[in-house]
Amino acid sequence: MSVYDILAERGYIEQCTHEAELRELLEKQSVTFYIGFDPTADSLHVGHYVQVMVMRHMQNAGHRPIALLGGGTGMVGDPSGRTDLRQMMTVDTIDENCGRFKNQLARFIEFGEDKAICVNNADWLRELRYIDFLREVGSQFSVNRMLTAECFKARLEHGLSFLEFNYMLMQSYDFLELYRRYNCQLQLGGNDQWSNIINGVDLIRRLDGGQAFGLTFKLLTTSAGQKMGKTAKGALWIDERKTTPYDFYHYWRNIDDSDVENCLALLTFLPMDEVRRLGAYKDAKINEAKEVLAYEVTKQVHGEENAKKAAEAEKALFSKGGGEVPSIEMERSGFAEGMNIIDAYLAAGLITSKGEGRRLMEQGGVYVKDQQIKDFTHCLTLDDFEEDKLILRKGKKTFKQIHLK
RNA sequence: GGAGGGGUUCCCGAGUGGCCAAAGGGGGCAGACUGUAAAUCUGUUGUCGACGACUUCGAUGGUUCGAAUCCAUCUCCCUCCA
Repeated sequence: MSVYDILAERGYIEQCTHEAELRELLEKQSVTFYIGFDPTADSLHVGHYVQVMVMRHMQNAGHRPIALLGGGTGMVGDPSGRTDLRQMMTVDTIDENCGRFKNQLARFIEFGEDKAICVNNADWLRELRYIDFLREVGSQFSVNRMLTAECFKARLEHGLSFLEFNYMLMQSYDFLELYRRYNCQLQLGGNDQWSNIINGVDLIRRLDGGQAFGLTFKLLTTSAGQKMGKTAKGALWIDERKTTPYDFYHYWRNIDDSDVENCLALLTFLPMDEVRRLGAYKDAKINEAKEVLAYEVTKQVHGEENAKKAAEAEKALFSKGGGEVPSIEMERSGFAEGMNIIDAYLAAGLITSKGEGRRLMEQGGVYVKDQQIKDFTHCLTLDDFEEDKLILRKGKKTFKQIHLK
């Protein structure tokens, strides 16, 4: 079974420039391909992770990945699919983010020698000379055609700066550069990258007469079409300092029924017949599939150790008892005289204001040791702690353990 | 450079002197129902020493008993003209 078929079967593929030719090429030889990551934040998130999964599938099949860090394109900002102007980032931030991306990618992709390459387009984009670039690359683009591109639609209504309008040229040029340097013949990306990709393919053909391919993948969305991986605190990050392994696990454990099969296919390496078997579960049984999903994805991202811990903590909580819950250290002295319960919730970070605490309590969402508390003046004392630990609960699913020091 | 329109709470968006801590929707949180799901329904959604007080409607000053609303200056954004 070729990689193309694997990717297709697992449901990654959305659009392809030349399906038959690409399929043949991938079967015949090792192909160098690239995926670009713009350093828009200080950590990758699950959206990027789908791309990483594809890279791994490709690498397993003997192809050579190039991870392209957007140290240059990040200075311009991709307007695709956005309705507002991206905030401009400083060069320092961009370089810092690139460094972090690189470290994270190295956890999933084996770099080195002929296996995989990591490059930064700052190396060539920042050096570009304006006139030269306009003459070589700019002349190949038709503004008329660019304006009709889907990716600018949203922006034409609200305004699009010339800076961002150029993004497409930058990315197309990247592809050309990689084609020339590494004989990179294929660019992969999320489906929102389609127009950026096909323009790169075109550019290679026009300037070098070369044959290049583009392939895009489904964006990770819920069955309702919403972007996935959004939590109240923002994106679902790969960096465990931004999203703890527990929260990460929790997200997948609580996912919508109808998204289970899709996520298993895209985010794990489980064989497809297994994926389909799990995805077919109905009613309460589908919870088993969600456990598998949460465990597998967490294992890939945070390691087996963390995945086990998260799974145990989750189980322990819902079947009563302790387990490993997000915890916080607090001074023993604070409780010596008793601490007001709302103050304690605030200190533990479960609420952001006392007003919120009051509402929470009025609506019956405050529990200490499984006892619902309805008294604003209730105090927690050292007697409430067992072995210096006490679990505060907010609603049904949010917990925080106080650890005395 | 000229003319016009606009910046309201987490987001979108009403409000054009007191009835405004500010409609409505989205999102969030909690409750009911469930399967730790979805959908649905209910409540809630500025802060605090809480039947009260304090701080919010781009910024700073001003008019007024009283300003998100009126005036001045500044600032940012958008549209059209050149």
